[in-house]
Parts: sequence; C-alpha cells; structure tokens
Amino acid sequence: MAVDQVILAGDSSDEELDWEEVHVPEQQPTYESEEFNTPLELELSGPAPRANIEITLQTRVKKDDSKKKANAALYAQRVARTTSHKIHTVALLANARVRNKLLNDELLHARLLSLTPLSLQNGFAMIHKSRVPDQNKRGRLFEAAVVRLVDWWSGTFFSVTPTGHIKNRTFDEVQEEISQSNETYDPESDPIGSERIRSVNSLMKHALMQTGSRDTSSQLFTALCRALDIPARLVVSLQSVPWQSRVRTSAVRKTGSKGKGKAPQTPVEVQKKPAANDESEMEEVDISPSSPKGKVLAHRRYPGKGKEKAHPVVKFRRPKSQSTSRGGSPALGGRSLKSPDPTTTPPVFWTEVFSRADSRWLPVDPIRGIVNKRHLFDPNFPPIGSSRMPVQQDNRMLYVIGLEEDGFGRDITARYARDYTAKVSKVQGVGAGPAGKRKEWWSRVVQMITRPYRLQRDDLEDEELHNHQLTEGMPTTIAGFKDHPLYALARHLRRDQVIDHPTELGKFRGEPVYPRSSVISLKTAENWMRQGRVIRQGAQPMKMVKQRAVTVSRQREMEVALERANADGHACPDEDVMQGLYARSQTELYKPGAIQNGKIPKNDFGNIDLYVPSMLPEGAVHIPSKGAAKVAKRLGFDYAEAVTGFEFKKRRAFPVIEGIVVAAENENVIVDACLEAEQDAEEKAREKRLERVCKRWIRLVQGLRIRDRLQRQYASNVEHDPQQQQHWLDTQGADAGGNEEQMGGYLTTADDVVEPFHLPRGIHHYSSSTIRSVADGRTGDEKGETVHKGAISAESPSRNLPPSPTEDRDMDPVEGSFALQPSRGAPKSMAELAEYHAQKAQTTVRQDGPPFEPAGSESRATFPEDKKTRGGRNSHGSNLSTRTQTSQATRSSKKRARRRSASSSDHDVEASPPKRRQGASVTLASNAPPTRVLRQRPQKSAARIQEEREMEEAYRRAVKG
DNA sequence: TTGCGTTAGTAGTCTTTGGTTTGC
DNA sequence: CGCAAACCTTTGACTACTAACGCA
Repeated sequence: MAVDQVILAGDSSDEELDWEEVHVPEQQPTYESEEFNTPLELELSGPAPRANIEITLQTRVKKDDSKKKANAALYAQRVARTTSHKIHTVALLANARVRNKLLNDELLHARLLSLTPLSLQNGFAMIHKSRVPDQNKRGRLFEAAVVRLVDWWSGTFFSVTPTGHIKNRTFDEVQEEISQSNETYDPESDPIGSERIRSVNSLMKHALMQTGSRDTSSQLFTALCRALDIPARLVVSLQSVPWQSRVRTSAVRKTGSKGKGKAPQTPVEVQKKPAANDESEMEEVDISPSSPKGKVLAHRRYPGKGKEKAHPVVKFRRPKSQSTSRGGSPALGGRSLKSPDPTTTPPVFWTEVFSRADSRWLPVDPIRGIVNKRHLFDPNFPPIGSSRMPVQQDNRMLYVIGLEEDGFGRDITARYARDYTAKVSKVQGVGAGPAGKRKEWWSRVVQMITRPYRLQRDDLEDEELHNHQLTEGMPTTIAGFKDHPLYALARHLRRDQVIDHPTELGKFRGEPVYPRSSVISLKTAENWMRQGRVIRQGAQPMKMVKQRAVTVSRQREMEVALERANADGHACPDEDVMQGLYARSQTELYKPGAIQNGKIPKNDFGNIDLYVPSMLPEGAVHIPSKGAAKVAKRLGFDYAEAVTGFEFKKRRAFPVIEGIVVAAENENVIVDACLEAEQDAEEKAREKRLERVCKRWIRLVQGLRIRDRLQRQYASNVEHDPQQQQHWLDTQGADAGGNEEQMGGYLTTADDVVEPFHLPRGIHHYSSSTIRSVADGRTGDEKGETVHKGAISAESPSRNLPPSPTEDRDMDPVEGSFALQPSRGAPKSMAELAEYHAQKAQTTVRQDGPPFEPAGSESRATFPEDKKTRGGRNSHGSNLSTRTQTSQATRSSKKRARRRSASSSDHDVEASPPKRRQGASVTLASNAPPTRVLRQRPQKSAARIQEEREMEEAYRRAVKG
C-alpha cells in the first residue's frame, strides 16, 4: 500500500493533457472529490491522514476529438465542393467556347441560310445607312427584323425537344449519380441525358432536321445570325454545381432509393426513342411525325409572346405507383416532377445580337421567341401576372457569359440577373475572405476569355451594365442591403463606421435606409496620427468604442486606467475603457513645429514619428541611411531616429526605424560623413578580407610544404624520385583515370601524417581547381576528404566558417588560378550545347564506374544535371573521383547524401539553371561539390603548365621569406 | 415548400515603442 | 565597452463567412 506515487489514470488517447507519474510529498492533503468541479475523482485507498491515494481521472467525453474530426470532414467537404464548382464552371465555359467556335463554320452558315426564307434575309439587307438615314429608325427596323426572324425560328422552323439541355444539379445529386454510375460505368451512356454534339456535323444534322434541345436551338440560331452578318454572341448561363452544401431543393431529401437517375436521352441520335424512357412522372409521348417537315407542321406558334406555345410533346401523367415501382430515383424524380417545360422557361443558352444602329446588344431567346427583354432570362424573375417566384431548380443564374465570334467573351451577368448587386454579385464573391477569393478566381476565369484590347462597344456595354445596377432598385431582403453600393442600413455598420448626415431614403421593414455615401469611416486619434493627421481643436468624437488592447503594453495601460477610474469612484468595476473615433473631416494635417538651432523635436521614445513625408518638421531633412545615426552622433549633431512604421509580432509592436532626421543645415556634412564612413567601412572590410585570404594561402602552402617534407622523409616506398613526382603531378590533370592502386598506396601513407592540416574551410570551393593547378595528383585522398569536410561543415554550426566565401572570390588570390579556367556559363547556343554534350560523352567514356557528368566545379554549377544520375552517384560518393578511397568516402556519404538531397530539392526543375542560394547553400551551389578528375577544361598547354609551376614556386618563396 | 433571418462556430484581420541577460 | 541577439509568455476584439435551424 505504501505506494509513493499517485497514479493518474487517464485515457491515454486524451490529447489535451499529458499525464505523467508524479511523486507526491508525504503530507499529501486529502481532498474530497466534491472539491473538484473538474471530472476528477479521488479514490481514497488508504487510512485517512497519510493516505496514499490513487487519483482516477476520467477523461472528459471525447467531444473535442470527434468534433475536430467532424470539422475536418466538413472542411474537406467544403473544399471538395468549391473545387468541383470551379472545375465544373470552367469546364462548362470551355464547352460553350467550343460550341461557339463550331458556330462559325461556313458550311453550317450556308446550310442555315439555305433553310431561311429569303424575305427574312432581305429584311436585314434592307437596313442600311444609304437607304435609311435615320439612325433610330434603323435601330427599330433592325429590331423588327430580328423579331420576325425569331418568330419564324421559334414558331416554324425549329422544334425543341423537352430534354437534352443542360440543367443545374446540386452537389448531392451529382454525387449520388456518380456513385451509382461508378458501378456500371459506360462512357457512352450519358446519365445526365444531355444531347450530344460531337462536332459541327452534329449541329448541321440538327439544323437539317430542325429539331434538337433548346440549347442546340439557341446555338444554331446564333450561327444563323452570324451567317446573316449580324454580330451575334452565344450567351451562356453556366450551370455549374453549387458549392454550397445545402441548396434548398426538394432533391436533397435522401430516401435511400437506388434509382438510376434519368435515363440517357438523346432524342436525335437515338432517333426514335421509346416514349416512356423518361423516369419522370410525366410520360412523354412523341406525337410528332418522324419527318422533320411533318414536325414543323405540327408545331404552330400561338400568339402571345410564345409563352403558351404549342408543344411538340404531349404529356400524360403517369400513375405515381408505377413511377416508384420502376425504381426511379425519388431525388431526381421529385425534381423532374416539376421539371419545367424547356420551351417556356428561361434558357441556359441564348443569343445576343448587336444592333449596329443603337450600338447595343439585344438579348434574343430563340426558343421562346423573345427579343430585347433582358429580365425574362432570370429564372428568379416572376413571370408576368404572377407575384409568386417561379421555382427553378435546374436553372441558376450566377455566371452569364457572352461569347463573340472571335472567341472572346464578356461577363454580362449584370444585364440579366435580377437583383444583381443585392444577390448575385455577392454570390460571385465580394471583399476579402473566402468569398473574396471566389471573386478573384472568377475574375481570373473571365480574364482568360477577355479580349486583350477593348472595343468601343465594350465601353458602352460596361456603362450600360453599370446603369442597370444603379437603377436596379432597393434590395428586397435585409441581406441585400449589406455592402450594397447605394443603400445602407444602420445594422450593417461596422465598428468604425457611422452615418454622417442622415438623409433617410425610406424604410425597409421599419429600418431606415440611408444612402451608402452617408456612411463614413472613423479612426482613433492615434490612427489618424499614423496618417499624419491630428484631431482639430475641440472636435468631439463621433463615436465611442471599447478600446482594444492588442499589445501587452496597451493592455497594461488599460488596466491602469481602469484602476484609476475605479479608485476615483466614477466607474463601475466592469466598465470598459472607451475610446473616441473621429472622422477625417475632423482632422487636419499634422504640422510639426519648425526646427530651431538645429534641435530636432523628439517624442517620448526619443525618436521622431515620420509615418508620412508630411510629418517632417520644417527645416529638417530625412537621411534614410542606416549608419547615419552613428555619424550624427559622432559629429555631435542633434538628430532623431525616424520611425516610419511598425512591425507587429508576439503581441508587441516594433518600430521600424529608417535613418534619421536632422536639421537641414547639417545635411550635407552628415551625408558626406556618411559616405565617407561607408567607404571607410568598405576599405576596412576589403583589408580584412585580404588579410584573411593571405592567411589561408599561408596555411595552404605551409601545409603543402610539410606534406612535401614528410613525403620525402617517410615515403620511402615510392618508386618515383621527386623529379618524377613533379612530372606526374603536372600530367595528372590531363590523365584522369588510371594508376589508382598505385597512387592510393602512395598517398595513404602521407595523408595519415598530414591529416591535422585541414585546409581552411572556405577555400574549398576554389580548391578543386586551385589544388589541381598547384598540387594536382599529389593529394588524391586528402583532397577528396578535406573538401568534403569543408562542404559538410558548411551545414554544421559548430565549425567556424569564414564569412561568405563567395564574397572572397573576387579578392582572393586564389581567384587568379581559378580564373585560369574561364568559368563557363550555361550553353548560349546550339553549338555550345553540342560541345557540352560531346564533352560529356567523352568524359563518360573515359570513366570507369557509373556515368559521370563531365563537369569540373564550374560547369557543375552552371549545367543542371540529371537528378537521377546524381542520386545514383550519391550513395557511392563516387562523385569525388574514381580514385576516392571507399573507406573515406563512405564515412561522409550519409551526410553528403542528406545534403545533396536537400540541395537538389531546392531546385527541382532540371531545365532551370541553378540559382544562387543563401549562406551555406551558396557554397554548394555556386562552387559545386568537388570533382577533381573530371573537368572539362581545355587541355593545358605546356606554357600554361610552366606558368602554373612558376606561380607555385613564387608562392613558396613568398611563404618562405 | 421555400426563402429569409438568426445564431453558433470558425478563420482571418487588426493591432502599432520591453527589459534583461548573454555573447561577441 | 558597445552592440546585437535571445529569452520571456500565450492573449484579445472584431468582422466575415458558413452551416444549421426556425419561422412564416
């Protein structure tokens, strides 16, 4: 029983609390479990006072976890929905564009023209400036001609089938369909039942047969208009899947039935469809004769705007039981119950013809025979004589695009959508946040189909659409007032907004409606100061709001204020600190006092606020140089650091300081001094670098000397005499491979002794070439090893890197020898590229082992290499050289591999030239891992070898002396 | 039945001037 | 000596949006 531990037993899967075993002091007080209102349970497992107790904590119901999961699932769903919406929208738009292109087909035009009565065609030809000088009259004539054409088309020529057109479906419906059609997926069967237009031939077929879906009707009509030389747009209202989870439709109701949705119905391609293959409760019986001509006769247009037009199909109601017994999906079946007549309801495709006389686009609905009545295209618009909104589930007007003959399109939703500003524009997205992103996305989509240049008619149209919005009238819902460009309600005002001069425009459900222009934004005095403005004397705040405490200091400030108020007794303990907001009209430009005697005014923090240029005091100048403060201080001038803004992190505001403010008379002196100081610093840095470089040289040469001495002294097993060695050394550069065994044995001895003299780190990047030229071949292993350590140490913070080796490059004497091999850039011509490949091939042949890239360090930096090749090499570390000793190579191969993979992931595109990277990676990128042997430099001439040898000797002498 | 208003929950924005110690 | 970096601590208010629900 004498357990010294309290075992806290919790559900191990509890994420919030991390339980551990704890030692409890002897005098553990005992608690009644009632004292805890947390779900903590104490089980007294021993005699009272000295009880060693066991505490059992019952984890709270894992609500959070499941909630989290549910939320995550919701989020995933939302993402899926929005993505589907976007993809679908774009796909539908693409589809419309393809159709639009088909409509330009000349043969189609010719066929349509041949089917059009000459009188109608002549109706358009008559309208010409020369014949009808009056512009307005021309406009009227044009419209009349269009009306005649449309009447003929909708009434006589083209018969619309009740199905086959594009319909809007909700996300759930589509999901259901997909899940059902997955089982027996047949690409040829079309679950949507839409008409198939594969090419312009299909369109021509429909034209000749004078029948098709209403979409086809509109498309063909558009083609006819173009054939008649009328600029015509194919207008499409994209019926994409809504992204909302729940669009109110009866179809959402799930009944678990596994109906198959609508049967595929392509009334033309399947010429004589069975009459009853529609799953809807309407049985459709095609009574039209099979010949198109007969059809035409059968459908005579009734007078009265085509609303109560005769129908090619007579519908009989089918008994309900039959429908369900056939397994029709109630979801879809329920929808198609009220499946609207496609010949009387607003279409998805229609036409706009351009009236040249009026410079205006006229909407034309060739299905219902409507001309120039833009309101009749919105499925939400109440039909004439009915106050009740029609229910149109399968047509949602959200994006309306007009596609012109040249393939470009314009967003003309505003022309057709009722309550565009109040509703549709909001659905399309406004402001920031998710909806803002949606808007951004949509404008990007529209941008893609927008003509790169503007026509005059575009400007006119924009103006027209804008006017439509202005004359749209007041919204009919409260939500419609939100962010409305013209109207505002007090309830939607933001914290910092106020209605300035209340001119009530009217009432909406008892709430006064104000013009949007009366809404003004306010700011706190501090925020106005940030704009370089101050509150005018005596101005009273227009609104009091609770003060925000965003920073720690602000919070403290607030607490202090609250305490003081409490102490004074004129505030309730829980009353908030209030803060006044002011309008811009209550402020004036901040004018700091002029400078006197070169003294700069400073604020409480010892600096000067300079959020905007106007805040600079008269007689002062801003020197936005970083080191200026030091200089001014040294010279003894009065100055103030200029605060131009703030950075905010960790609940704390950090002033952004940009240079200093000084009196104008001191400007020149300080600027000069600054420049001088800058130059000084530069000079110093240069000297320092020089010094560093010299030191490295000294170390290198000394190391080489020691090595040389040691080799002479101890490498008795070498057959070569020094003279031979030298010769070997010189030729080694050209002779890449071979001699491995021999050299390995030779070198190992020496390297073991020389080991402590690692080359200084930063030099390695040149070392591959430097050493090559100075002592190539002598240091087989050591070079590989050292270089690698250098490269690795670039990552390791414990090693002390010389500052930025790339900086040194230009100063480094090493550069001299480095420059012996002209650094190569990326191939600039085909010839160069060919050369590169030739060299690559050459070196690869020379190599035994895995294929190498040809490069010396330079080319490796500039020629992107194949990643696969690289990866293959990594594991063996064979990029060092074929002569690299495996033992040493493997020692660092892991690190190397890690580093390599990291760096290769940086620039993953093989075709792009490697970028210079920061810090350690620069080392790797610009100077490339050392490959000693395989370099593509030109063969050294004898003179060059001589020159290099002399240089080396010179250095040796210099070091000796 | 359906559209609207409300509400809950969440994500994102706005905010806007340390003090001290340690190491170089 | 002077400067720079690290460490400390965890917290709003408000708005916009979405989904869900209730009401008429």
